[in-house]
Amino acid sequence: MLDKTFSPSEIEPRLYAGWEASGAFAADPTRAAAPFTIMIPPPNVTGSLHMGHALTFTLQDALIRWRRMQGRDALWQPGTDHAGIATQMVVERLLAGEGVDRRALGRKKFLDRVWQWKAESGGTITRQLRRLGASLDWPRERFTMDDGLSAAVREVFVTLYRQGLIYRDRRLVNWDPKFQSAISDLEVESREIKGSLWHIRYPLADDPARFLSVATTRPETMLGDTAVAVHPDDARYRDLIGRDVVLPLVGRRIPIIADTYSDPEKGTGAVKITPAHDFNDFEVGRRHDLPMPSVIDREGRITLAEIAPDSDFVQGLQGTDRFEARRQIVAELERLGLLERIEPHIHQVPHGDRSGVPIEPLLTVQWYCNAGELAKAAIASVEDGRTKFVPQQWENTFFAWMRDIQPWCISRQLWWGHRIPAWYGPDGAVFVAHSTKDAENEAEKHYGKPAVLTQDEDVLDTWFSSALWPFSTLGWPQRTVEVDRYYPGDVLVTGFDIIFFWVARMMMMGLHFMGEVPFRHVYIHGLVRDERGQKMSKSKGNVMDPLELIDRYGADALRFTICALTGPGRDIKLGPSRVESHRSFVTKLWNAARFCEMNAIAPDVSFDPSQAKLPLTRWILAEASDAVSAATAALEAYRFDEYAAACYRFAWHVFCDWFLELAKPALHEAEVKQAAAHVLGLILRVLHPAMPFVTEELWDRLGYGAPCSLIRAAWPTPFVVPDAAPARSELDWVVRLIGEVRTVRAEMNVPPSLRAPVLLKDAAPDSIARGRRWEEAIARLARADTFGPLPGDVPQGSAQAVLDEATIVLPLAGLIDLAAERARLEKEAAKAWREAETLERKLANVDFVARADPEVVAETRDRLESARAEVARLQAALARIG
RNA sequence: GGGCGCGUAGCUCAGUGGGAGAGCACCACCUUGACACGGUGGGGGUCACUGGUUCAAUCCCAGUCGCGCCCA
Repeated sequence: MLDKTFSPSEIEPRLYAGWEASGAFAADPTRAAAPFTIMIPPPNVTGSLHMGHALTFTLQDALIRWRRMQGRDALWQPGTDHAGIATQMVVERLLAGEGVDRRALGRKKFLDRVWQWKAESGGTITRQLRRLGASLDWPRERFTMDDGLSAAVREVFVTLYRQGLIYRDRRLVNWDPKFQSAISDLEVESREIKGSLWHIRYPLADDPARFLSVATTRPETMLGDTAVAVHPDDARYRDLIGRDVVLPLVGRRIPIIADTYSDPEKGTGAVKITPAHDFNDFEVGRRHDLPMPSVIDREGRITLAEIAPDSDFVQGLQGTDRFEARRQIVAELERLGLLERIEPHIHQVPHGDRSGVPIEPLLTVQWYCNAGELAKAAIASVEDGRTKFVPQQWENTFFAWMRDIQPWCISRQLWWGHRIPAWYGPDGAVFVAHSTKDAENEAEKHYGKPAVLTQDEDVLDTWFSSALWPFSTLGWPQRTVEVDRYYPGDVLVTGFDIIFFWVARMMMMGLHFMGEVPFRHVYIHGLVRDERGQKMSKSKGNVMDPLELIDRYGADALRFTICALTGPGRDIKLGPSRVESHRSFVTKLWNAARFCEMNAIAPDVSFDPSQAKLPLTRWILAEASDAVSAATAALEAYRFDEYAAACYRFAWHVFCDWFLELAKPALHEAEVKQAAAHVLGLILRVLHPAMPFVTEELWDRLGYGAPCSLIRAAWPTPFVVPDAAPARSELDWVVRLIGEVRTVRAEMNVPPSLRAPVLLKDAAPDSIARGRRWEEAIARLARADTFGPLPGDVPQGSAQAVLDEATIVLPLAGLIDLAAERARLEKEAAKAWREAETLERKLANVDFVARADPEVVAETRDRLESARAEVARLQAALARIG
């Protein structure tokens, strides 16, 4: 016997363990079934489960459970990525707590510590995913730093290098002075900063009395200025182009050049050019072949090595932090009378998204990947539909970014990550190879004798290895059965903020190395926000913990809520109250099953829906078949909201509200019990992807299958029910009759405890016969003591309502307020009248009749006819009241 | 500045070229033998605004306003 209340925390761990132990999550490449593959975008190994994970993994789990039930050989590949910067930060912080610096420890020992940390703490998120019910194939769990995945990284690096698609280059990178590493453009976010625009006078070399004013937000970079640019069409400065100014403080002569980069509207229209510390200036410098001295070092301090100034002031800046240098330079300019003015200025300053410090563009030598070349195939694959975005509009974002993709800087000045497989000879010659040994062999061939090589100190961007995930996890570069079978994957599920990261990179690498797209669909969901639509953040204090929600409401409630709220292309607003309200549905399902159990409704495999005889069972079976169609269609279209709504509507408002209520007196009939059990079984199966725990528990407890077997049960398909149409028509009539009576009684404030006859006036014999068949239900659900045709005239003091051709009469003399009843009927009549009037006007329009679809015109005529009939019956009812 | 999206009941959101919907919240009644995390009924919306196309616009088109996000 089921408990009176459902306790998620008691069943969830047991069921999850049961599924996992029985191998229910495992893909099986030996099966004949068609595979269905979902590659997760691997979460960060340092991460813990947040609401965004709860969203994306719930949707993925729903898809994978659904397809698994459809008989597909489902592979849901788990794992994490090594998150170079984040992980290194975590371990460095641990070390700092012990008073140890990573550099003092040395690379080897530091990496040992990272692995130790990973062994102890790196499994947090994978443990938490189990709480959510995620049915990942755990024995296949991979980590981007595993031997196999590392081999894939080396293979890809070496191959791309030999193809000329990976190369070294000296250009500007986003340098994070805190991490002292290059970072990706995508790891840079611009923050609005209240700063100043300093207007500085640069004296002309050949006319020191004359100044050219430049406006800058970063005066400290002036040490590295190599030109001042003005717009070629700017009349103010035309005569200055080609002449020189003397760089204040430094004393270097630099040219005034004409370049359209300079905006006459901004600042003074003259802009200082520091090619080594600004991306735009770098481009200008390239166009004009300017020198590019660096004046800021890797730690964000002034360095004078490349400019050799003779000024004492400038020499005193050596080693000064960039912001302190700014202060000193401004003060010195002011002292020299070269500071024309200071204007308050709000501007966008790039910051490292993890370090939080302003990024310093630096000229360094890094490894680059020719993303522009690799992007071509990825763009083409979306253009020709081999990969489809859902919703489709995200294609635009993808295209916009991919068509303008910049060379991808793949080296990072970190220790934790895949060490770049490049070795340098004594003369700096580069040998890129799979191993030290291979590199040494190549070097020997190159030099004609063995040479001492040193490996590149840097590691690869984490995304470089994540990009290979869809095939490296399957064993590539070895040709495993998994590679053949599970690539390409079916769908990648992720948020729009990830399109540039995983989606783009997985597509580039997948197409290049596998010759096929890594996934056929990219389903893009929104972000989880709080109940008021605010982005969740620690500083706002509105962060919700999915595990806490699971503790309070159960994993099923959280998962169903997520499904119900996940519409296409929308962020989802989630909060405890939303989960709480959806929990009611879990409870409802539990109670409905409990009711079935109490009435000995048990699954009967011999039951064949196509042999159903009774209208009630034919009707509920036909409705159930429709619900199965709707749920399946919704999942096929990634409409998780419609899927949830279809299940909810059918289970609650059809099965519980009407079928079980109508079935109560008929529960002694075998067919009714069989149909009830059959339909409950359909509900459990259809809901399993959204609420796996409660459905599995009920499935097992009610005897639908062995323990933990629902996860493997077959997904239902729509089926044909004999004579469904008349059954629907009959039950529809009964439902409307009961509804009408309930409405009238409630509006007339008739106490439910008081029973009254339900009589039909002017009813067709068929209607009376129908009512007779449902007399018990009408009595119970419409609080009637008798049902039948109205004998004679309508008694004084009756309430009335119209049902098709008939008028329902409730003799309630003395119990109802006649004035209220008159008002109610008048309101009804007025409504019907307005409806009839609208339709009449429409039909009076010759253009409408002539040009509209004939079906629409016919339908309008029908509607007018029934509206008029209703008006007539309501008026007759009013007349009877007098 | 460029791009994308959104604006429908108090809230969250579906929706469609031809009758304005759901869930929650609200109000009233009901301790009916699965369920008060329940049952029954009800009120509530010039579908942001302005034009246009159309026999017909909440839906299509253009513009305006407001909000959000991405890119520069």
